[in-house]
Amino acid sequence: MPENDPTPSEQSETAERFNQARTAQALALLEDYTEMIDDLIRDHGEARVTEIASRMGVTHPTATKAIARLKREGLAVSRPYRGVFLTEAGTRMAARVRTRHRVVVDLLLAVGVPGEAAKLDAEGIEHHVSDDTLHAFEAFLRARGQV
Amino acid sequence: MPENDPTPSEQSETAERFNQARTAQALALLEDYTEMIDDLIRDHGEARVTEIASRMGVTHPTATKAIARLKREGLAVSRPYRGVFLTEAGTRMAARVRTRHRVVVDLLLAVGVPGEAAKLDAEGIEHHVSDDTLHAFEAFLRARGQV
DNA sequence: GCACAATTAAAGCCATGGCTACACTTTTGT
DNA sequence: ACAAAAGTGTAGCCATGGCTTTAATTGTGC
Repeated sequence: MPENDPTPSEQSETAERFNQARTAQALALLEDYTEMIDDLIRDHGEARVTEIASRMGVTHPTATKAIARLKREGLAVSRPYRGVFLTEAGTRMAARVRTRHRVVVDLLLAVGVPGEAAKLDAEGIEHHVSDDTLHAFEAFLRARGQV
Repeated sequence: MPENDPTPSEQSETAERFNQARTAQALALLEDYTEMIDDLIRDHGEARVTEIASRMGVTHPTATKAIARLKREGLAVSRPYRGVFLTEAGTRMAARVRTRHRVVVDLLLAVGVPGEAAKLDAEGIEHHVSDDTLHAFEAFLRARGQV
């Protein structure tokens, strides 16, 4: 990742949009794993590599690599042959992701998306929902809920 | 991409969701480029590598690589130092993507997302909108439009 | 308490999608 | 007409995120 000004500020609006989408995508993996680890700790008191891999639909080495990245980013800690745990930052990310996921699914349902499709599509959509959009979704749901 | 049964069918529902999101992501690049090329041909009568790169916010070798992939997939054709053109399949993909993009932006606006955020987020969201979800969005917009 | 099963780690391969650097066309301006 | 500028192509680097294979550790059953 080059540190040198990748957004020369006189970049086309279109290019900016694509760049933002790419940035969001780079974060998606971290978000998914932190949420998954948080889920597992809630359910089983611990998060083991094998279980993480199985739920993410990848092989263990792939999960191990992802966890290494989480550790590098200060989101998780782990000791060899022991479980994985989230740091404070990781926990905060998990909470944020969990909320956003729920709101996205609820919004899809509210506008008439069938339950199955809502669950499937939310997994990809959520990573591209900005704070502004999230707040709009929440406002929409509140308004709807009160009708 | 291994051809061998990556979906053993007794895979957890969660894993399936993530796998689907990953598949959608792999298609996103092709979709973005075909739409961009289609746009450029409409606007300028041709799509040149430099212009594609500039609008996508990448360097021209990156665009060249993407175009090579489009050609491999039978979506585009090009001759050295000449423009890029879409095949029949590419044109069809572009049309589908364009429609979906518009519907996603309209839906975001309809539920109260600010214009700027709608444009930005739609770029990432659209690739994860399945046909079922798209149809639901269209139905919602039709119902709204008639109020 | 020890052998075997299950889990985890490590190493190394592949494709993708970014990038820079450099070479070669094509276009343009005088 | 030709030199300079713009555009395009090619090669090769890097990180990511998949994978398989092999090795090491942990935990269990007898």
